[in-house]
Amino acid sequence: MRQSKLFTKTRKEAPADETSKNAELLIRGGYIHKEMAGVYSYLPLGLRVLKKIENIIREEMSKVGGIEMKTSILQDKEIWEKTNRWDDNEVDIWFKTKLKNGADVGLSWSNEENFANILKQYVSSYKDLPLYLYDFKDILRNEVRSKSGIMRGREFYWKALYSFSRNETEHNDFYERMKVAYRDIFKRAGIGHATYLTFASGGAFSKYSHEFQTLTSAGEDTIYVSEDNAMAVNKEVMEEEILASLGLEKNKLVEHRAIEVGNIFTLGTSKPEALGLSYVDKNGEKNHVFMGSYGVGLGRLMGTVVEVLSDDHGIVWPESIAPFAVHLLALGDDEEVLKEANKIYENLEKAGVDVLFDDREGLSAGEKFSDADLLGMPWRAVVSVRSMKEKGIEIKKRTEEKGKIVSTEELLKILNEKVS
RNA sequence: CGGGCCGUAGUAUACCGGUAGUACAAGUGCUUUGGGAGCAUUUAGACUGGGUUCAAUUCCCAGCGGCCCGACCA
Repeated sequence: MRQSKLFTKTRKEAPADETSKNAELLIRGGYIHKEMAGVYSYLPLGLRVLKKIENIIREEMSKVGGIEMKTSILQDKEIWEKTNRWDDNEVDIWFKTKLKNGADVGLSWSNEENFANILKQYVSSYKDLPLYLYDFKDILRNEVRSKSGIMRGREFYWKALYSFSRNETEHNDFYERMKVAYRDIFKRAGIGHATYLTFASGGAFSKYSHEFQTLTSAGEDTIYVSEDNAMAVNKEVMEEEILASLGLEKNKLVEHRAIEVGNIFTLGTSKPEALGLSYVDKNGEKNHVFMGSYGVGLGRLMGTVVEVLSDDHGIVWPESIAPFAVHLLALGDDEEVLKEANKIYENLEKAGVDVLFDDREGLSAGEKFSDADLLGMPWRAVVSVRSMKEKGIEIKKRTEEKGKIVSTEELLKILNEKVS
């Protein structure tokens, strides 16, 4: 895409009402727009990142047998009353409203109830199970305090998968596979090195759960990391007997701040019992379905990547989720340079490369370089009088100081290797 | 939800009980073009409501909004 056609612009200064690094950089780069505290719109660049994250998650969910669907935002009060989660005293983050006829409806803050309720229509036999269903969805939560930019919003985009197994053994098997799938998601998103499987409390669902915690000072949680075991324990469950059961030694744990980028839960049979979701086994006996829940917030993941990987000059996107693979800059207004840059741009487009072409006129080299650093594409390709003298394109990795001159063919080879 | 800090233009600020000035940013034109260049020019502001007052952006009260700490957090 031509940058001159991109409607967003970069900003030199950070907005006054943001202090978190992720919001500052993403707003300065024109990735997101703040609507109000805890509510952000995703602009074209931001949406490209979100979509790439979405695709990584989709692929990983497919690998473990996940089936994608899309559930409604408006929630039926009756269903949530069955599990005692409609009452404001039980769940205080509901956004609630009324239909014209006066009926109460809620806006989705979670999904267990409606997934389980849908399944009642289609599951009756052991032959219908197991099922692993998920959706991507905007979730609304009336948080008393949103904070940290897109890390904790009142409206956010997430993926939730629910597993419906015939029994605990079958569930546990899937749960272990999801641990691997989640690890792969964070690895592919570029924060695998800083993300730890963390033993945590299970909230209202179960005694314990597993969180995927990424180390960052912007985090909300305190965890204790055991590098030897490549896992961690959340402060909330930091007790002697738990450490013993996990085989961890207290004196080898290191305290860190971290952000929960994913969370997996064993739910068990309580919701199916409340909602009447059961199946008949081989022996003709009725059993309740055994549930699990697996969530990832895509915006939070995006914000975490910014927090963890950015540097003093701006964002540093991993190739896997960068909005564009390469940022092509045309420097100066020399006609030959512009002609050459356009030609390269068209060739890259033709080759299917995601390229952002800074074809803006009247900007100094410094401005274009600074914008490229701020926007954070993995590769920068410069066409200028200088590069043309050397008969090539000057390419540089965002993470490296020095570039080199290559031909268009070589550039395509490098990018194709990365893109494919 | 408890606590703290804070609301003058996109940002940073100035003055002031007599209706607001500067810088940067942004727009336009020309010049420039390897790390946010120059000249000219334009646009843009007192969160809202009430009170006090001849007069409120300024003082008082309330509300709204923003950020942060804590609590909470499927």
